[in-house]
Amino acid sequence: MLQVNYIRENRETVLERLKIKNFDAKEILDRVIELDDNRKALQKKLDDYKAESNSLAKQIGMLFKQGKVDEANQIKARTSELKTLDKETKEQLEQVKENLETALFEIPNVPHESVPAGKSDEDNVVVSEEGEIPQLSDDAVPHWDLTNKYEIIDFDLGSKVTGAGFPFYRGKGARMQRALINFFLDEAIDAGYLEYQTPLMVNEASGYGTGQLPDKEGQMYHVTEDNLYLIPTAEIPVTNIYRDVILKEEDFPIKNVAYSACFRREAGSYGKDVRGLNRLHQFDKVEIVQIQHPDRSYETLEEMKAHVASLLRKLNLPFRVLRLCGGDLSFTSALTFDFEVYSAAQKRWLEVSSVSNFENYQANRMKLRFKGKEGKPQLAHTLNGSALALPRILAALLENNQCAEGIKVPEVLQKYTGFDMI
RNA sequence: GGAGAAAUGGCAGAGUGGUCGAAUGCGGCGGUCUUGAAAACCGUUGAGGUGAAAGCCUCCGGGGGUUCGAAUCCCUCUUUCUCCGCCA
Repeated sequence: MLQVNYIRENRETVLERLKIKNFDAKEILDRVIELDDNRKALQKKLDDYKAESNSLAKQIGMLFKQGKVDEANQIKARTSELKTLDKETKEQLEQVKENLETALFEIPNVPHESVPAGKSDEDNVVVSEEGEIPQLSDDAVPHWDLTNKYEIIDFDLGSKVTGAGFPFYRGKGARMQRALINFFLDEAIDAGYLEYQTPLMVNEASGYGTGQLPDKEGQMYHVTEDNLYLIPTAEIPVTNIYRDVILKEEDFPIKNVAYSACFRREAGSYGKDVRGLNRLHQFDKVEIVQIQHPDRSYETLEEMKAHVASLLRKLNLPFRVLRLCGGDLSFTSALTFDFEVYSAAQKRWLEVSSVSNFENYQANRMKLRFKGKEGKPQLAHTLNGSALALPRILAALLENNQCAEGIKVPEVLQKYTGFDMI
């Protein structure tokens, strides 16, 4: 969330920039400032009551020691009065703080100045495109036919055992999954990332920490019995490692990578978007996360983009990079680049990675700070990106590499698969 | 799942219901000494709110209570450890 003082000092800028996200913040910003004024006043009142109580309590202690019981008892009358006032004020203060926090949770992150205006994904700006779009023969088929033909993914079996969007991978299909995961992890480790294996469920505090809660409540599987959420991305556990942590400046940059299964309810999705591997309820992803000094987070964003691009190049997939417009930018992000690969049989671009800088928006929620040699702790910047999400990569690999003899496995994966052809 | 013990500052570890944001040691930082370093010695060293500042206020796992006053007493939750049971 945004910091109240930042909102106070930059009200106009925040207002203007949030328009890029198509968010009319006028009313809520005013409400936040008013609630914060209220908070300060109540806090002051409460502190004064407490100061008086504290000093009276000391006096009473002294008087008892001196045996002046009557005098002590006289003062007690005032302290019991203060106690009531204290309690009332405290309750009011807590209510105001809660309202303030709720209001702050409703304000999305301020987009970076380079974010273009726009309403939907159609307004995203293509910033680069590379790789050759394969010319497939006329009998080329989409991946869901290929997976059937070669019996490497069973969608129907998934529906039977669990439900739509939970496929079974089998034989060379399962092997491909493992190969991709290991390839992505090894590449990240080579690039200096530290590998983590994390819990696949997180508690409510973690959900709030990275901002999935309360914004995306309905998109996560919720284990109500224990009030845990299945992670929609490893970003949540990996970033929340640093919740309530004060880092040292020399700890930067922190570079973590994690493979995890990801779970998404995808309520409201339909049609060709969900066909085959295009959208699943459970999928695999290797996620990179960096925690960085505020002065260097945009350099880091570039570095992460370069890492993702290098993976796609090595897999020999044609891809393009988009700068997300305000309307498509996520709630918590300041700047996001999407990577899309071309899926030649479906003849469409598929999103395979999203690389974002959250600046201090997540850090403020998580109280993720760092301390230099001098001065107060300040908020760090958090970034993350998929490197990469598996299903659509697999879809593109299958479609683009199909030929009469089968499906060619990219060279970089062969040492992981142990075969060069499906 | 059952029984017991514990939770204090970066770490270790004291703490009597009042003067405890908290002894002491280690670590960190600054200094003296030294050509430099080590050792020794001296000083300093948590976070947050408010305020121009001085100051005031909050925080000893979380929440609640008793009391004029709680790190200290009571309740509750969470976590950790030990023992028993069950189990991949």
